[in-house]
Order: sequence, then structure tokens, then C-alpha cells
Amino acid sequence: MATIKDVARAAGVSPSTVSRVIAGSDRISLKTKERVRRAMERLDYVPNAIARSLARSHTRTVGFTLARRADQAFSNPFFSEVLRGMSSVAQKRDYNILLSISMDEREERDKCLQLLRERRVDGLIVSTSRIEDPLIEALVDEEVAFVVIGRSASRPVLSVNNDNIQASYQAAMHLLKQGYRQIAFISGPSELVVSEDRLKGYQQALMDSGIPVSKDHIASVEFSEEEGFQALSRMREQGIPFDAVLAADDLFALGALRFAQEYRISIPDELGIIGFNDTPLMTYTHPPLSSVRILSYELGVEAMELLIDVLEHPEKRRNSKEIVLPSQLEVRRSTSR
Amino acid sequence: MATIKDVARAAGVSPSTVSRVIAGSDRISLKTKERVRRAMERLDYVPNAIARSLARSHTRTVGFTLARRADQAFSNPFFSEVLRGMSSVAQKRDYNILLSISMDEREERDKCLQLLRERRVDGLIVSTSRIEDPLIEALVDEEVAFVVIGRSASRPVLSVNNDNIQASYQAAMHLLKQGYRQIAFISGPSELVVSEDRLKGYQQALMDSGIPVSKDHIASVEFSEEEGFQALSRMREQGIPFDAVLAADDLFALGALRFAQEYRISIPDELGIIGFNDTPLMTYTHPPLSSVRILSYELGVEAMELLIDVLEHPEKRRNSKEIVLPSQLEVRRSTSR
DNA sequence: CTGTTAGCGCATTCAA
DNA sequence: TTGAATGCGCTAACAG
Repeated sequence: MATIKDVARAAGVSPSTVSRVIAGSDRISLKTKERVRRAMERLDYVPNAIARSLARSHTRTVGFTLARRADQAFSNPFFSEVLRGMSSVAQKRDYNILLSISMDEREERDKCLQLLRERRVDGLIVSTSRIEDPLIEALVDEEVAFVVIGRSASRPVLSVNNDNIQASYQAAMHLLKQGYRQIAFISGPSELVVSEDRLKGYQQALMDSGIPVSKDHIASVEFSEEEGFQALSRMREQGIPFDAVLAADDLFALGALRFAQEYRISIPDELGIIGFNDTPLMTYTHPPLSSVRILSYELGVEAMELLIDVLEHPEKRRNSKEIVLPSQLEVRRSTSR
Repeated sequence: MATIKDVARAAGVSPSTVSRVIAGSDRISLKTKERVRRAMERLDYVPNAIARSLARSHTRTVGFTLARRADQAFSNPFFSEVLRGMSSVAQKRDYNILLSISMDEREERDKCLQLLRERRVDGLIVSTSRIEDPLIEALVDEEVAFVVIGRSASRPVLSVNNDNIQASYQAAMHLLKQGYRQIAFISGPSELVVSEDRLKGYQQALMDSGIPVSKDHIASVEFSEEEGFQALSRMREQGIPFDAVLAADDLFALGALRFAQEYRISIPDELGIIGFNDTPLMTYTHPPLSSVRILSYELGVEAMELLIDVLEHPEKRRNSKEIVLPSQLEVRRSTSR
């Protein structure tokens, strides 16, 4: 493997001259520039990225970390899409992505800090956002360049999020317009910012429609189909009436679907169901389920662009900025009566 | 950020001594070892991975590349699971994953070669395996350490694969045992090794059962639900009778499902359907679809372990080795009559 | 416009 | 058991 010295020798110049033509310096004669180019060509020379990183003290790679357990894992393609979006702009702007999937948040936090301290990455994209998020706290304290996918409730940071409140509001409004009056809401873990936001939209919609918000209609459970099923079963057992379900995740909507089947409740007539994320699955169920489509790919694109922007303009690092992407309601048979 | 020099100064030793305790050298007195340890602790010192990489000329990071277009993309969680598997062993053995998602194979090939030439990665895991695969050819020619997820039809390489032939054979046998006699086979693009293998299993099963293999019953199309649907529609138009569909991908099975619905063909009575990959989706369709479950997570685990093994034992690099993981038939209503 | 010099932070000889 | 010297491959400040 040829080094910069080999090229210099072959072209009859000094290594720094070669370095300059690599960098595209303009104060170099076209003649030697050409000569160096040919030498590089001939020797099949490619600059060693590690050496460059050491000399310039940045790596042009960003870390992306997330914590998923086996069960929930990637059952929906959300993160895959985010990754695709991130990768496409990374490719375009000549950055690389270092990926790490952890078992839990603790492991994720350690991994982030490690990547940073080892100087393997210039910045980070993280996706966990709990209401009190120790990872985010640590990152702002260490003054690292990072952007969160989601929203930070504690500190002002750079973030890219979808309009959860608005989306949830509209989903609830849609149910109301279809004539449903008693809407159950199945939320994910309450320590997540996303749960808080979606709940807020739901509540706001009811209030704006003059419908009292009842705690009985709100469940907060772990993300899984089974938990969604159970949540509704419990409401039914307790004699709490509901004629629609707004599910903060498609998994819950699936659970609601099974619930309806089990108790022979007809959809959409007796029960309306709407989910969140619009996984491909939703069009294949019986009946097809309405859902809020998230622009996951675009989320990844925006996050990466924001991060690179900050990386290349350190003066912007102090700013906080919240990009919000619109989501769109996909109405299907489960809410069309 | 403290460097090795700072630690050396603080501990009153030379940088090389510090380097030795980092490396865990045993020819160092316990006393100085302790002193250095404390200094590292006090200064919150973490070795710079880039500098280490340059000095030792390897990075402890492996590249994972794949080419996906927007449409097919990650509609199934196969690659997400592979990634989780890879990441879990990478974590354990202190390796990192550099991820790149390309638009097409050409871009993927370029990216692989770039990562290698720039020395950003020590080795590669690739997942494309076409019958004639220029990427694989290039990698063996350049003598790089890599493992393919899938099977290489051209050159002997390190690979981790699932038992496609066997799985397809058993799927077909299952249909036969259920009494289906005219089995249509929907295959992916014929240039993929996986298509070849699954076709082979199907053919073998028919032959072993004394049933003639007819070209009319075999379609080869791009991966999509729509193409699966179209393939069957064409057979029907041409008056080719079939009472079951063996789909080389769940997407095709979904297309077959829609086909059955459209023409009011009852499943499983008039038409049996079985897919490949067992995406979570399959349990939610109406009726639930049988499918061959692939051990995607384990595929990632094995691939990463194999690669790291080779990386740390260069003498093994010349060997080729093919690890084959079993898959399992998930029988559901779509084939139970 | 170009070469010389001095790092970047660490690992690894070679001596002592 | 330890330190000094050298190199990994490249960039950048300073001269000229």
C-alpha cells in the first residue's frame, strides 16, 4: 500500500506538496499538480484515513447508538429507515457511521461516552429521549456535538422530531369526526417524551371538543402487542366503556385488533382503531388499520444534516434547534364507518 | 483531554511505561503499575483510539455494507436483526461497526473498497451474493478479510448462510403432505444465489415425490408484493392450474394472499400459501401465513464471530468455511387444511 | 509556489 | 523493569 512519501518520491516533490494537492490547495502550479495526480494514479494511492484523522484531529465519522431489546427490537422498520436516511447524507457528504446497538440504556450511555473519549467519532446521533435523560445530560455537560432524534424535555439541544402532539391531536379529531365518543388511549412508558407528547395531543383534542378526559380511558404500558391487548381487556373487565382506541404505537393497535376479534366486537362499527408509525403491516390486517405515518427516513436525513452542519461550523454548537417534521394520517377501514 | 504524556508526567514515568500498563504487559513492577493506574484514573485518561490504530495499523472496526432501495428496503426486519446480532458480539469483543447503506451494488462495491483502502476497517461483512458477484471477486483478489452473509457461488470464501435448499425442500414437502399437488414457485431475481438455492429445494422436493417440474409453475420477479401478485395473475390468465404457492419471500406470499382475495379463492382449501423469512406480519394476515423462519440474529452473530476470528488469526484467512444455520417452518392456517 | 520542520498520540524496538 | 529513540502516515506552520 503506497504512502504519501511514495507518491512524493515518484512525483519528485515533497510530501507536503502531495498533501496540498490532496487537499485541493490552489497555490500550487498546475504542472506539479498534474504530475502528482499521475503519480497517485500510477501507485493506486489512497490517503490513509486514520493518519489523516490523527493529524487533523477529527474522524469524519459520527456515532449512532440505540438500545433495543430482543423482543421489541426492530419489529417496526422505524430505525432501519432512519438509518437509511442518515446513511444517504453521510454518503453524500463523505462521512461515516459507527453503529452500536445496546441491550439497555445504561450500556448505551457507556458506549456513547466511550466512542467520544476514544475520539472514534466527531459527534453523535442518539434516539433515546426520556423525560429525565441522563445520556443527554452527560452529553451537554461534556459539550459534545450531538443531535437527538426525538425531543429533549430537560435541556435545550439540537433535535429532529416529528410533530407528535399535533399528530395525536389530529388522530383523535379524526376519531371524533367519525362519531366515536369514548376514546381509549394506550400509551407507551410514561417516562418517554414521546409518550408525554402523544398523550398531550389526545387530551387537547378531547378538551377542544368539550369531552371530559378520564383517567380510566388512559393506559400506559410497555411496547408490545400483548400489553396493548391486556390494557383493553382490563378496561373492559372494569366496565369502562369505549368505542375507539387511539394507540400510541402500531403494536398496541394490533393488540386492540386481537381484543376486538376475541370479544367479537366489530371494527369499525363498534370499535374504531388507529395506531402510530404506519408499519407496512397495517395494510394487511383485517380490516386494515388506520395509522399515523412518520417520516422516518427524513428524520434520519435531517438529523445527519444538522449534525454535520454543527460539526463543520463549531460556532453553531451552542445553539439549540428543534426541527419538527410533519406526519400524516393514513385513514383505513378500521376507522371508516 | 489527557494524553499518554500527561499520565506519564503525573506518574513520574516515561510514556512507554504507561503504554505498557495499558497493554497489560507483565514485565512491569506492581508498584509502578499501580502508580500509573492511579494517574490514569485521576486524569480521567482514555487512550486515543485513532492514535492506537495508526501505531498498531489496525482499527478494531469492521464494515458492514448493504445495498437497498427505498421500496424493498427494510420492509422486513431481516437486516435489522442481523445488525443486532453483529453488534452484540462486536460489543463483547470490543470491536466497532461501520455501517454503510448504498443505493445499488455499484455504489456498495465502491464503498467497500474505499473503506478498505482508506484503512478505516480491518475487515468486511457483506450480504450481497449474486451468482457472479464482482464485489466478492474484488475482495478475494485484494485478499481482504471478509465474510459473506449468504453463499458465494463463484469463489470459496468465509460465509454464514441459512440452509435455503433444505428449507425450501421442506416447505414444498409440507405442501405436498397437505395434499397440494400443483405448486407454483415465485422466485426472486435469478441472479441471486438465494433464488437459485430456494428453487433447487423446490425442484428436488417435486422430483423426490414423483411430480414433474414444470417451467410454467415457476416465476422469477423482483422482490415486491405487487410482483408476486402479478406473477400469479399471469399464470391464471395463461390457464395454468395451481393449488399452492411456495413464495421465496414473504412479500410474494402477501401478493399471493391478495391474489386469492381478489379472485375469491379460499385459503387454505383451494390455495395453500407459504412464504420465506417469517416477518412479524405473517401472523396478522387473514388467514395467518405459513413461512420459513430464518435465524437472522444468529446469522449476524456467526458472521461477526467468524470475521473477528480471522482478523485475530491471520493464518486462517486462506481457509474457506461455510457455516450453515437451520431454519424452521412455521406452519399456520394458510397451509393447514 | 514549494520544501523543511515539527507535531498528532501511541506502540515498539533497542539499550541500559 | 524501565527509558530513549523511532516510526505509523499525514497535516500545518513557517520559511524561503
